[in-house]
Amino acid sequence: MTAPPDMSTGRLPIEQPLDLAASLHSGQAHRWTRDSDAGGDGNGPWHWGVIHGRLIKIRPNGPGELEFRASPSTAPDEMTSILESYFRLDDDIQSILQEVAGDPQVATMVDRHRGLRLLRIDPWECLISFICSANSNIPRIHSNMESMAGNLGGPLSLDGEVRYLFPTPQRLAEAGEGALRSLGLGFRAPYVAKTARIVADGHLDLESLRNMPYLGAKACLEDLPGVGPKIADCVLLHSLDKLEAFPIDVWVRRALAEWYFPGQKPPPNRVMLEWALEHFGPYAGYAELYLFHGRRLEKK
DNA sequence: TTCTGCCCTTGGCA
DNA sequence: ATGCCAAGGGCAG
Repeated sequence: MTAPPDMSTGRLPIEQPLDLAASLHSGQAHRWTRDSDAGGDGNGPWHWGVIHGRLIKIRPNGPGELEFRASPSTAPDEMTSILESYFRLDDDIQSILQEVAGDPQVATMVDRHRGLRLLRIDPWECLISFICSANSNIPRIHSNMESMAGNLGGPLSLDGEVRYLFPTPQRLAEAGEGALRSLGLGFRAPYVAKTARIVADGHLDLESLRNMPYLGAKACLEDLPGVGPKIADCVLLHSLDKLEAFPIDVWVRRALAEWYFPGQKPPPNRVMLEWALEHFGPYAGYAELYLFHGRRLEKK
């Protein structure tokens, strides 16, 4: 006889707009997959991910509720609070949307993608995923993340599916540049290995950045190999509650140049960032989420 | 200070 | 199929 599975199930009432598919597959997080079949009951497919050390699958259950299954099991209300944190249901989303919708471009995109939510990702996993994003593309980033997990993280199972924990800083540091190159990281391998060593040795406490001001936390991140202004902003926005962080990648740069600097030579990124913070305000990162991740969703 | 070329490979697309 | 090239930056010079 097999032992009973160690798992939790539950439902989470949602009183805010939350589009699971848009939020989980918009390029913020890099470890979510979704079932190819929609289940046939009108609730949409299950989305599978690993958060807070657990393999979880989640889907809408009607308009105002999420349904989830997770393993290993949690205390009765723990998974609820994990999900509320992950989807940032503690944000005052109405106030934030009202604020950023002061810009007409943003207002249009908020209107079209109201259920798109910023995620609160684990800082370590977030940091490595965005170091891997340099001069890369989303399918490849996903592949890199799954390769690291599958080779260096521990297994988790749920409903017959097996996924893997994202490796700890110690594990990635021990693996080293060579192993990471063999996993397909290319020139990013030494960045990941060195950053892992720094974090594993306790020279940077990522969680402590959550309580620091935006610029100070950004400076700490930029000290890491493979982390410049753009990737620092990604980590700050998507994992460390710095809602004013505004990552400027090539696509954001092109669009901002076209929309807000027509017929001009666009300013260098450092100046463009200052402009964005001034123009979009304290929730600039939320503005970017709707402008650009929403735009990507429309192209697919 | 600002700007250029290079870095590993993989996907995406003629 | 095959070849080309851009790809969600960072870094050194």
